Amino acid sequence: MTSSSYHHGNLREALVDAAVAAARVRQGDDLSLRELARRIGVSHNAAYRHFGSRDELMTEVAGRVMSELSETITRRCDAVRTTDPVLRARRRLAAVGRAYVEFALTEPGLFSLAFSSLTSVIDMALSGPYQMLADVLDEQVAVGFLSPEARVGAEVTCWSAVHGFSVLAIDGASRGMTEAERDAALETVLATIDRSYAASTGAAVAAADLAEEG
Amino acid sequence: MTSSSYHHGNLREALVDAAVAAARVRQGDDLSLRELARRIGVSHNAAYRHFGSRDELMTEVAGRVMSELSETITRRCDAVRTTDPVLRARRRLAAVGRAYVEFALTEPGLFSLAFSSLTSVIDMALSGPYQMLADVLDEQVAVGFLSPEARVGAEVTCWSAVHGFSVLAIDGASRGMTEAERDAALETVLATIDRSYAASTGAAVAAADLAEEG
DNA sequence: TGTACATCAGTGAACGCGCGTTCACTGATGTAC
DNA sequence: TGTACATCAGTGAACGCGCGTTCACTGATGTAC
Repeated sequence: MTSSSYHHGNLREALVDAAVAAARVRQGDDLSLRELARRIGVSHNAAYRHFGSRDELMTEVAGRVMSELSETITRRCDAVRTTDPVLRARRRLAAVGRAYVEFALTEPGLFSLAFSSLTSVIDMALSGPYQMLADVLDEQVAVGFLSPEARVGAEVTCWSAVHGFSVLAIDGASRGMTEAERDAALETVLATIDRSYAASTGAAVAAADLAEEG
Repeated sequence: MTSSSYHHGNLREALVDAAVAAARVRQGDDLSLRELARRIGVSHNAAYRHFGSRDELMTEVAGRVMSELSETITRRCDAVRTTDPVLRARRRLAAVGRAYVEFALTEPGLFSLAFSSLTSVIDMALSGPYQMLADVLDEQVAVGFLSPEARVGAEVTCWSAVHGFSVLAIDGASRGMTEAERDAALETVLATIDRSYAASTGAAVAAADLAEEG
């Protein structure tokens, strides 16, 4: 926090922050180094003291967003208080899905940005949200809800479902839906998976089981 | 088909064709009017005799691609020859999913392009592939495999699953997977949905039921 | 404690790029008579 | 059948844009002595 106006002091952070802020507001249009510099009030080439190229900055931004997504999921997953182990495992999976979609829909700009960087997507596939999902699926097997056979490839199935749902909702394919309809559609997605996993072991399920906390 | 070199004769079509061809080859980079004109060997502003703007051309291109996707799905769906009505309805749904993903993965450039135009996405949501999907789901209800309750919102669920699978596969999140692994993952997605729908009415299913033709 | 100086983090100007779009034009086509 | 002329579909030059990146620079910082 220097008082000088010549040395910004924290430009690297400021650039990433500005990029996140800009992406939060307007989705799609890609951010330019020059625009970020303008927002911060610094010359348009100052960024090169901190990043080798525009891509390098964007990768860092994407990583930051992924962390945010990861936190959202963890928080929502941990918020499930159900004590019955089976019900708990089922609700935690639903919570992961809801958190993913919630993040995508409340922050479409950030969500798109995170998935526009290949590196970031791969990072995610190897850690963070993806690991969270895997853990919850393991839990479902451990409590005897999901069969070991059906567990194979379940990460991809679940991730595909919520990711596809998010992308379609953001891109407008689900246009004409009210928020309530969209929520209902998401619950259908989650219930479809839950019912399938229950069937993998023959577990009995009731329609209202997945409700936020019942 | 005039012999003149001054009048192209079919520039509108040629532009759309060139755009499709270019998108087929290289995904992501967006096509410019100037590049398309160069490919055709026409001056860079000639396009304005046929399209009001670049966007207008791109919308037409996206529409063309959607038709192609639609045809692929119809073909694969009609190729299901099973006579048993329940098995047939189940396999037709799986065929729709496979066709969708197959198109996305063999033509990632076209697939991305089609979904980059909002208009095109909405068009699709109202007709073509989406209608196909709805018909097959109705068929599943008609033969007593899918329950009317579970039918509600099923389009969105199925579409989310295959769309998400495609996007993740293209963007590289499923990197490190061989083609065989990817195919297996897709079959897991399809089997998960099938098992869920079976459970909605209590229908019995066997693991190999969805195989291409068994 | 005070000063010389290396280093770090900014600046402003410039380069070259490709783009979408507009303009006044011109060559070819085809229709009216 | 031949010719005048409107119309259509191309052309080439130009405009203005914002971009990423590089360059030689300069102001501020902090360390060695």
